[in-house]
Amino acid sequence: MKNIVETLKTLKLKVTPARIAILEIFSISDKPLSVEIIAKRMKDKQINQVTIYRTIESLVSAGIVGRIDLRRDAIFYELIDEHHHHHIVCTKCGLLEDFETCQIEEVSKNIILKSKKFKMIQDHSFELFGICNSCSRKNV
Amino acid sequence: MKNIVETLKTLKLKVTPARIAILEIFSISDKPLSVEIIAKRMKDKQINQVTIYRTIESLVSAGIVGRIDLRRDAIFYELIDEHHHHHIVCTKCGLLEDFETCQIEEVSKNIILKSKKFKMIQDHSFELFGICNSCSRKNV
DNA sequence: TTTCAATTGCAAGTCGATTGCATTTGAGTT
DNA sequence: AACTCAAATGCAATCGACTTGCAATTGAAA
Ligand SMILES: [Mn+2]
Ligand SMILES: [Mn+2]
Ligand SMILES: [Zn+2]
Ligand SMILES: [Zn+2]
Repeated sequence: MKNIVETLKTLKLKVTPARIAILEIFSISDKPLSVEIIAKRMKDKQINQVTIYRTIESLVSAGIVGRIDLRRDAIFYELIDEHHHHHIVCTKCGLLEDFETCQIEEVSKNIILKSKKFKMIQDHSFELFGICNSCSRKNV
Repeated sequence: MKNIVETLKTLKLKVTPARIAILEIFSISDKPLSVEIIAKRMKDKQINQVTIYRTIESLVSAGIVGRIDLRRDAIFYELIDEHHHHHIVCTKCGLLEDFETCQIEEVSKNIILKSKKFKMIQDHSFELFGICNSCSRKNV
């Protein structure tokens, strides 16, 4: 994410303290974040939790933030990366790793060809779940 | 699903009215169901909603029911089919279509080879989201 | 039929997320 | 630089999917 203010202007979103703060937190992190985590990372800023929810919603609608179900206790969000990717999640401890090969182009092309009900796919979820090496060692 | 009672016995799960009723509803349906939908389909049975939650949990743990996030208002569940498959969901109306090509074998093999944190993948989510033909026609 | 862990129903609780409303503010207009 | 107003914000209340505690019931093994 180059310049946050410029990005917001390009998207025709008002440049507000909440949007700047949240986009800053996202751009520093290389991992998906929950609302709870974002709230904790607001140092001095002090932004209402409802505002965080609403701000994230606006960023998701604008198409620069993605929503991910990692099968944990809350929804996670991350900046939509130039490198399209997904995640492997440890179902014990939540450890994350990215992966980039999802072959969505071929798969969705194929599916659209066969489908009678859909002509267009906008989005997809694809996450892998397993036990990480560290957790595997723990319960032998 | 062949015989429900036999299935439960094989899984060493007690044969209870709730399990039978819920497995019956699942086996009749070709679509994922939410707890709310399942509750509505209980004709005369009258089973407490908490019991439905707990029963589904036991079936998920037993490995015969799968949990799916279709980005709707609740979690959906379906019998784990002999034909591994996923879904395309209309983000407007919720219309569903199945697809079977997900190439999980190749993809996960590749990922495990590269990964330093994971040696094993247990499960995956993969759902496609779009607008169905019917909804596309509606808002031109 | 005796036994007991598993299951169930009911009520209450949890908690992430949403909503209503009055106030403030970003940013375009004069 | 002041004016204007839709959008954004904070606070409190609320929603609603889901969970939990507990006493009563029941499936199934002995
Ligand atoms: Mn990521
Ligand atoms: Mn299905
Ligand atoms: Zn992908
Ligand atoms: Zn698959």
